[in-house]
This record gives sequence, structure tokens and C-alpha cells, in this order.
Amino acid sequence: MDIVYRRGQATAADVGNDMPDPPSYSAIRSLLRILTEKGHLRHEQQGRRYVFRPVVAADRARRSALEQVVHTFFGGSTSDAVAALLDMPSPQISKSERARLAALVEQARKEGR
Amino acid sequence: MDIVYRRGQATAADVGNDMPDPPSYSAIRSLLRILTEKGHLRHEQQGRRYVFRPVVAADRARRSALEQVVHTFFGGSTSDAVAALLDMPSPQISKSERARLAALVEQARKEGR
DNA sequence: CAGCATGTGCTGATTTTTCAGCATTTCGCG
DNA sequence: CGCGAAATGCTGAAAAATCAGCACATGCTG
Repeated sequence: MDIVYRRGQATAADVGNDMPDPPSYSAIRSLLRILTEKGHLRHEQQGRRYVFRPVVAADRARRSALEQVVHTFFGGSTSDAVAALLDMPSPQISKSERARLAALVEQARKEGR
Repeated sequence: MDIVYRRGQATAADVGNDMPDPPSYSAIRSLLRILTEKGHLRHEQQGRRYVFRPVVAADRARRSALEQVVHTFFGGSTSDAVAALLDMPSPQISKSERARLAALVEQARKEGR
């Protein structure tokens, strides 16, 4: 599931490649089939093989994942979550990204009026 | 699982109360038992009943949940994740929280030197 | 004490998931 | 064409999860 989201799309073989300790090819196919039955993925035939994609658009999924985490681990406090993110060991925030964040905060400030 | 994290600790009955459409009491106990066997929870006897707590400390769990989401949905970009958080429908960011965020960004800026 | 509520221990059935293997098809290539 | 590689279709076994129910213990209250 996560792998498909990470890659945007994936074949069964792709998923296996991204797994640290992959089970058999059959197992992966079963998994993908079940996820499809459950409506989390859909697959389309591309040439000879199936390519799987998430059913829920990435931006929706992102948002809902964030909401979930914020709700579960931060008591619903968005800013607590942001604080934790900024506090992470490898924030990897470049200069331009910092500027962007500052702008976002500023924008939030303005819109809050 | 999430419920236990949300509450910090919980009894089987607590979990049931927090479930939208709870299964039987027995089912919940089974679930908690399995989570305990798997090492996600531990339980201690408090008076007559069991109180379950997460094994992994909340702050660790938080961090790892965030890392997971950032990795899966934001290609590892912390600032993209922050941007998405700030862009959420109900940011619920109070004035003081905004100030705090600004300070955090500023701090990140300084530390980045 | 008697009765009720709350909670655990335990058992077991059913469903779901996980996983592997084999037959078959299709594609590309010498 | 003949062959191997890459996929899928299908089957089924084994493990795990899900869920319910009953017996029993314990605490509380009239």
C-alpha cells in the first residue's frame, strides 16, 4: 500500500523490489488483489501486465494521513505536529524551503484575521 | 491501537466507548491481547482490571508516525509536509500558536547556518 | 447474605490474510 | 519456429485475526 503511494504506481514486481524482505511473487500478487477487492487500489492492464494505482488521489490520501496522525498523536493540534516535524532529527530544510515555510506561517497569520 | 495512544491508557471498556461501531467486548479484549502479544501494548493490573498502555513511548511513536507519513506521502520532504499541515481545512491555529510556529521557523533558520 | 454489575479466563467457530506452487499465456529474440 | 522470460489465473494449505459466548471471580449494595 505505502509502496504504491510512494511510487505513484507499481507492478507486483515493483512492490517486491521495494520490500526489504519480500515474500514470494504470488504472495505480493495476492496482497495486491485483496487491496484491489477492498477498493484501495485499482489496476489497469498495460501491455501484458497490471499496473496498480491508488484509488484515492494522492493529495486526499496525504491529507487524511496527516489528519489521522495529528488526531492520534497530537490531540488534534496542528501546530504541535508542525513543531514535531521541525524538531525531527534530519529536517533537511534548505534555505529556500525555510523561506517558504516562513511565508506560509505569515500567510496563516494574515488569514487568521 | 490509536485509541490507546489517544488516551494514553485505556481499559477494554474504554476502547469500546471510543469506537464508532464497537464489536463485542470479547472481541476488543482479544484485540488487546493480541496487541500485547505482539509487543505493542502492555497491561498492568489495576485493582481488578487491566489497564493497557503503549509500550513505545508517545514521543517516539509520534516521531515514527510522522517519519512514516513524510516518507510515504511527501517523498521525504519535511517542508512539504509542513506546508500540507498549514494548508489543512481546519488548522485551528491560534494566535499564540502562530507566534510559536514563526519562532520555530526562525529557529530552524538560525540553526541551519 | 443475596443479587447484580464488572471484569477476566478460556474455548471455539468463522473469516481473512498470507503465502506458495503450478499451469497457461504472451512477448521478444535468435 | 522454438525457447526462455515475464506475467497472470487458479488452487489450496497454513496461519492469523475477528468475534461471540459462557463460566467464574470479585466487588458493591440493599
